[in-house]
Amino acid sequence: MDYKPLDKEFYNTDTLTLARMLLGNIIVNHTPQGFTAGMIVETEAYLQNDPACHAFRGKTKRNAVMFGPAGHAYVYFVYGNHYCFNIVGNKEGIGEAVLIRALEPLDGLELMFRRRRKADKITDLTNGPGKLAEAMAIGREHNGLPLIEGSLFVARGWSFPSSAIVCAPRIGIKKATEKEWRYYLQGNPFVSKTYHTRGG
DNA sequence: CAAGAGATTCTC
DNA sequence: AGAATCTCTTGC
Repeated sequence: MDYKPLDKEFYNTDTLTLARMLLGNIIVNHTPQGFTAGMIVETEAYLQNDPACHAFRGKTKRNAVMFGPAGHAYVYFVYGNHYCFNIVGNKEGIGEAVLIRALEPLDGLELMFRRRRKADKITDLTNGPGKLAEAMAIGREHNGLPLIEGSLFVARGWSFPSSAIVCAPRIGIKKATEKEWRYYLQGNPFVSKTYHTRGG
Protein backbone atom coordinates (compact mmCIF):
# COMPACT_ATOMS: atom_id res chain seq x y z
CA MET A 1 0.00 0.00 0.00
CA ASP A 2 2.95 2.28 0.59
CA TYR A 3 4.02 2.65 -2.99
CA LYS A 4 6.83 5.03 -3.86
CA PRO A 5 8.00 5.76 -7.40
CA LEU A 6 11.28 4.34 -8.60
CA ASP A 7 13.75 7.13 -9.22
CA LYS A 8 15.05 8.35 -12.53
CA GLU A 9 18.32 6.40 -12.28
CA PHE A 10 16.44 3.12 -12.49
CA TYR A 11 15.77 3.82 -16.16
CA ASN A 12 19.38 4.67 -16.94
CA THR A 13 20.20 1.42 -18.71
CA ASP A 14 19.77 -0.19 -22.08
CA THR A 15 16.26 -1.13 -23.11
CA LEU A 16 16.70 -4.91 -23.07
CA THR A 17 17.98 -4.73 -19.50
CA LEU A 18 15.18 -2.38 -18.56
CA ALA A 19 12.60 -4.83 -19.89
CA ARG A 20 13.96 -7.51 -17.54
CA MET A 21 14.40 -5.17 -14.59
CA LEU A 22 10.83 -3.98 -14.79
CA LEU A 23 9.56 -7.48 -14.01
CA GLY A 24 8.44 -7.63 -10.39
CA ASN A 25 7.98 -3.89 -10.06
CA ILE A 26 4.59 -2.30 -9.63
CA ILE A 27 2.41 -0.07 -11.79
CA VAL A 28 0.26 2.25 -9.68
CA ASN A 29 -2.48 4.56 -10.94
CA HIS A 30 -4.52 6.91 -8.81
CA THR A 31 -7.82 8.15 -10.22
CA PRO A 32 -10.85 9.88 -8.72
CA GLN A 33 -12.50 6.45 -8.57
CA GLY A 34 -9.72 5.00 -6.45
CA PHE A 35 -6.35 3.45 -7.07
CA THR A 36 -5.19 0.26 -8.66
CA ALA A 37 -1.82 -1.47 -8.58
CA GLY A 38 -0.32 -4.50 -10.24
CA MET A 39 3.04 -6.25 -10.44
CA ILE A 40 4.64 -6.42 -13.86
CA VAL A 41 4.91 -10.06 -14.94
CA GLU A 42 5.46 -9.74 -18.70
CA THR A 43 7.26 -7.21 -20.92
CA GLU A 44 8.55 -6.81 -24.45
CA ALA A 45 11.41 -4.63 -25.64
CA TYR A 46 11.32 -2.59 -28.86
CA LEU A 47 14.62 -1.15 -30.03
CA GLN A 48 15.52 1.59 -32.44
CA ASN A 49 17.31 -0.78 -34.80
CA ASP A 50 14.38 -3.22 -34.90
CA PRO A 51 11.93 -3.47 -37.80
CA ALA A 52 9.09 -4.29 -35.41
CA CYS A 53 9.61 -1.03 -33.49
CA HIS A 54 7.33 1.93 -34.13
CA ALA A 55 10.41 4.15 -34.17
CA PHE A 56 12.33 2.09 -36.74
CA ARG A 57 11.57 4.48 -39.59
CA GLY A 58 12.22 7.60 -37.58
CA LYS A 59 10.25 10.05 -35.55
CA THR A 60 6.61 10.75 -36.36
CA LYS A 61 3.82 12.45 -34.48
CA ARG A 62 2.64 9.11 -33.15
CA ASN A 63 5.94 7.78 -31.83
CA ALA A 64 7.57 11.07 -30.80
CA VAL A 65 7.44 10.21 -27.10
CA MET A 66 9.68 7.20 -27.69
CA PHE A 67 12.47 9.58 -28.61
CA GLY A 68 12.13 11.48 -25.36
CA PRO A 69 13.69 10.73 -21.96
CA ALA A 70 13.48 7.28 -20.40
CA GLY A 71 10.93 6.58 -17.71
CA HIS A 72 8.07 8.32 -19.46
CA ALA A 73 4.84 6.70 -20.62
CA TYR A 74 4.28 5.94 -24.29
CA VAL A 75 0.62 5.10 -24.79
CA TYR A 76 -0.86 4.38 -28.20
CA PHE A 77 -4.20 3.24 -29.56
CA VAL A 78 -4.47 0.11 -31.69
CA TYR A 79 -7.05 -1.89 -33.58
CA GLY A 80 -9.68 0.73 -32.92
CA ASN A 81 -10.27 -0.62 -29.44
CA HIS A 82 -7.28 -0.84 -27.20
CA TYR A 83 -4.50 1.14 -25.61
CA CYS A 84 -1.01 -0.22 -25.15
CA PHE A 85 1.11 1.07 -22.31
CA ASN A 86 4.87 1.31 -22.78
CA ILE A 87 7.76 2.70 -20.77
CA VAL A 88 10.30 4.68 -22.75
CA GLY A 89 13.88 3.42 -22.59
CA ASN A 90 17.36 4.63 -23.55
CA LYS A 91 18.54 8.20 -24.02
CA GLU A 92 16.80 11.16 -25.55
CA GLY A 93 17.01 10.98 -29.32
CA ILE A 94 16.82 7.16 -29.39
CA GLY A 95 13.35 5.71 -30.01
CA GLU A 96 12.97 2.69 -27.76
CA ALA A 97 10.38 1.43 -25.29
CA VAL A 98 9.21 -1.52 -23.22
CA LEU A 99 5.66 -2.74 -23.74
CA ILE A 100 3.95 -3.80 -20.52
CA ARG A 101 2.07 -6.93 -21.55
CA ALA A 102 0.69 -8.27 -18.28
CA LEU A 103 0.29 -7.51 -14.58
CA GLU A 104 -0.57 -9.48 -11.49
CA PRO A 105 -3.30 -7.45 -9.75
CA LEU A 106 -2.37 -6.32 -6.24
CA ASP A 107 -4.73 -3.54 -5.21
CA GLY A 108 -8.06 -2.17 -6.38
CA LEU A 109 -9.34 -5.45 -7.81
CA GLU A 110 -12.96 -4.45 -7.36
CA LEU A 111 -12.36 -1.33 -9.42
CA MET A 112 -10.56 -3.38 -12.05
CA PHE A 113 -13.55 -5.69 -12.35
CA ARG A 114 -15.86 -2.71 -12.80
CA ARG A 115 -13.69 -1.33 -15.58
CA ARG A 116 -13.33 -4.70 -17.29
CA ARG A 117 -16.87 -5.82 -17.50
CA LYS A 118 -16.01 -8.79 -19.70
CA ALA A 119 -13.69 -10.32 -17.14
CA ASP A 120 -15.17 -12.86 -14.77
CA LYS A 121 -11.95 -14.18 -13.29
CA ILE A 122 -8.96 -12.47 -11.71
CA THR A 123 -6.69 -13.95 -14.34
CA ASP A 124 -8.63 -12.14 -17.06
CA LEU A 125 -8.21 -8.68 -15.55
CA THR A 126 -4.71 -7.78 -16.69
CA ASN A 127 -3.27 -10.67 -18.71
CA GLY A 128 -2.71 -8.70 -21.91
CA PRO A 129 -1.65 -5.18 -22.92
CA GLY A 130 -5.12 -3.96 -23.86
CA LYS A 131 -6.65 -5.55 -20.81
CA LEU A 132 -4.29 -4.04 -18.29
CA ALA A 133 -4.69 -0.59 -19.81
CA GLU A 134 -8.44 -0.91 -19.38
CA ALA A 135 -8.21 -2.30 -15.83
CA MET A 136 -5.75 0.41 -14.77
CA ALA A 137 -7.54 3.21 -16.67
CA ILE A 138 -4.45 4.05 -18.68
CA GLY A 139 -5.23 6.02 -21.82
CA ARG A 140 -4.00 8.66 -24.20
CA GLU A 141 -4.00 11.30 -21.49
CA HIS A 142 -0.97 9.56 -20.00
CA ASN A 143 1.09 9.64 -23.19
CA GLY A 144 4.36 11.45 -22.53
CA LEU A 145 3.97 11.74 -18.76
CA PRO A 146 6.91 10.90 -16.48
CA LEU A 147 6.44 7.75 -14.42
CA ILE A 148 8.67 8.89 -11.59
CA GLU A 149 6.00 11.22 -10.25
CA GLY A 150 2.31 11.99 -10.63
CA SER A 151 -0.76 9.79 -10.38
CA LEU A 152 0.59 7.06 -12.67
CA PHE A 153 3.99 5.70 -11.71
CA VAL A 154 6.18 2.63 -11.30
CA ALA A 155 6.97 1.58 -7.74
CA ARG A 156 9.63 -0.75 -6.41
CA GLY A 157 8.35 -4.27 -5.99
CA TRP A 158 10.28 -7.51 -5.89
CA SER A 159 13.33 -8.69 -7.77
CA PHE A 160 13.47 -12.12 -9.30
CA PRO A 161 16.56 -14.17 -10.16
CA SER A 162 17.29 -14.49 -13.85
CA SER A 163 16.53 -18.21 -13.53
CA ALA A 164 12.88 -17.25 -12.94
CA ILE A 165 12.70 -15.12 -16.09
CA VAL A 166 11.82 -16.62 -19.46
CA CYS A 167 12.85 -15.11 -22.82
CA ALA A 168 10.64 -15.77 -25.81
CA PRO A 169 9.66 -14.33 -29.19
CA ARG A 170 7.39 -11.31 -29.09
CA ILE A 171 3.67 -11.66 -29.70
CA GLY A 172 1.38 -10.12 -32.27
CA ILE A 173 4.02 -8.73 -34.63
CA LYS A 174 4.96 -9.75 -38.15
CA LYS A 175 8.49 -8.38 -38.35
CA ALA A 176 11.62 -9.45 -36.47
CA THR A 177 9.80 -12.40 -34.94
CA GLU A 178 13.12 -14.18 -34.41
CA LYS A 179 14.17 -11.79 -31.64
CA GLU A 180 13.49 -13.20 -28.19
CA TRP A 181 12.74 -9.89 -26.53
CA ARG A 182 9.66 -10.92 -24.62
CA TYR A 183 10.28 -11.54 -20.94
CA TYR A 184 8.00 -13.05 -18.37
CA LEU A 185 8.01 -14.65 -14.93
CA GLN A 186 8.05 -18.37 -15.33
CA GLY A 187 4.85 -20.05 -14.21
CA ASN A 188 3.05 -16.84 -13.30
CA PRO A 189 -0.68 -17.32 -14.00
CA PHE A 190 -1.18 -13.73 -15.14
CA VAL A 191 1.16 -13.90 -18.12
CA SER A 192 -0.79 -13.29 -21.34
CA LYS A 193 -1.86 -16.27 -23.31
CA THR A 194 0.96 -18.02 -25.12
CA TYR A 195 0.36 -18.94 -28.68
CA HIS A 196 1.42 -22.18 -30.25
CA THR A 197 4.13 -21.80 -32.81
CA ARG A 198 3.01 -23.04 -36.17
CA GLY A 199 5.17 -25.94 -37.13
CA GLY A 200 8.56 -25.42 -35.89
C1' DC B 1 -7.47 12.11 -50.32
C1' DA B 2 -7.84 7.07 -50.07
C1' DA B 3 -6.11 2.85 -48.51
C1' DG B 4 -3.89 -0.07 -45.43
C1' DA B 5 -1.73 -1.59 -41.37
C1' DG B 6 -1.82 -2.33 -36.77
C1' DA B 7 2.95 -4.42 -30.13
C1' DT B 8 -5.53 -6.81 -29.44
C1' DT B 9 -9.59 -8.88 -27.60
C1' DC B 10 -13.75 -11.35 -27.86
C1' DT B 11 -16.95 -14.46 -29.98
C1' DC B 12 -18.14 -17.91 -33.05
C1' DA C 1 -11.01 -18.34 -37.69
C1' DG C 2 -12.90 -13.76 -38.12
C1' DA C 3 -15.04 -9.39 -36.74
C1' DA C 4 -14.90 -5.07 -34.42
C1' DT C 5 -13.32 -0.37 -34.88
C1' DC C 6 -10.13 4.07 -34.85
C1' DT C 7 -5.90 6.61 -35.87
C1' DC C 8 -1.77 7.46 -37.97
C1' DT C 9 1.13 6.87 -41.90
C1' DT C 10 2.03 6.40 -46.52
C1' DG C 11 1.29 6.43 -51.34
C1' DC C 12 -0.79 8.24 -55.44
